[in-house]
Amino acid sequence: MTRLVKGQQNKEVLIEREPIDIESFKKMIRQMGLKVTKQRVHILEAMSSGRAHITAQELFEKLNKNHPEIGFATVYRFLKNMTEHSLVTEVRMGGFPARYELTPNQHHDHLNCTQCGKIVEFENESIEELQLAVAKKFNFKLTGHVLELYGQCDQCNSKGSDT
Amino acid sequence: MTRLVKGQQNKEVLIEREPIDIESFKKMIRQMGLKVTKQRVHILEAMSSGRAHITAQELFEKLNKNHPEIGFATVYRFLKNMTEHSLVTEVRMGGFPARYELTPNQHHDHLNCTQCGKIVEFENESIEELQLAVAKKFNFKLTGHVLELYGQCDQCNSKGSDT
DNA sequence: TTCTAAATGATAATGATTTTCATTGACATT
DNA sequence: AATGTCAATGAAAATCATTATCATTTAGAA
Ligand SMILES: [Mn+2]
Ligand SMILES: [Mn+2]
Ligand SMILES: [Zn+2]
Ligand SMILES: [Zn+2]
Repeated sequence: MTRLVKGQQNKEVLIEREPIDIESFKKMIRQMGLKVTKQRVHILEAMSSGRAHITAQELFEKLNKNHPEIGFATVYRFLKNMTEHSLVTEVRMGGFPARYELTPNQHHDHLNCTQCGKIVEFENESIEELQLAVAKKFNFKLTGHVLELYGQCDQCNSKGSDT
Repeated sequence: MTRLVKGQQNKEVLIEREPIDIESFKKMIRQMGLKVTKQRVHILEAMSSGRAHITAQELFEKLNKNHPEIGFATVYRFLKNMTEHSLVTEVRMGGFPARYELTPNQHHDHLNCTQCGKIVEFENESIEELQLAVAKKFNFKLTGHVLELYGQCDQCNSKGSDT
């Protein structure tokens, strides 16, 4: 069933990203060995503007306004394609629906406010190195990691507690 | 619906845990402000032997052998209770079903083999400190974190690649 | 032992994501 | 530009993990 929900408008603190034009989008799609369809281009356009970390559902709703002909199966399918090709990064916070972002050049991890949903991207080379050291210690070949920090942002802290 | 699946029997490298007796289990349940029922004690018994990181489904199947009267709603419910009281820790690996473990005294994170499912528990004080530093830098009050490392264990590496 | 709220288990419901399948469309080739 | 073919699409159903409902049972206080 298709459910339309008002998504909350949360702030993000992002690392720098370079803007991408439509031609680049088409190039990306071809690089994946897929056909260039208007829905795929629209999905990439939608992902490159607005909230960087978006759920499949939110993305579908956003697209739905200007392109009601795009089905959410297509959104899910293409997100999966792009994730497999590392053009999109899937971010999972606890048991919540996955959020997706166009993979930026610079690797980063996330700091999340559990109160208001604010997402801060950060990069810490020392942590990355220590992770490698841990893997090495246990004779693992490290292929990936998930580092998510949870807490309260300063706004939420100052605004008192609860609810 | 109740589905019975053969769970794979994967190895784990665990930090030390002290054994817990039935009386302690009952104490734990009372501490949560809950009634001591045989199903709850059985669930705790099942969790304290065998694979430390177990899914709700696996736990249900394990219990089902000797205690077919326990419903899986009870398993889920009690796992949730215990998670809320921090007696159990929920571990989420990617989009897979959550795994649960009796919370040990020592905090730790996980190193997972994506090939065979081996789980290694580790603890790295430096990483913990750096996480605090990151949170501080962005004026967050850190309340929790998820750190999961993914890779191939040495056995899987030596056994060649693929499938 | 009695009483009552909490706990249980069978089952239905939910929410996210995936699959199915009939139809459409991209694009390589005439 | 017209054709053919296989990938892509969208609507809908299916799946999977998890949670809620509700009639019945039971722990444990009185
Ligand atoms: Mn990000
Ligand atoms: Mn563990
Ligand atoms: Zn906040
Ligand atoms: Zn392995």
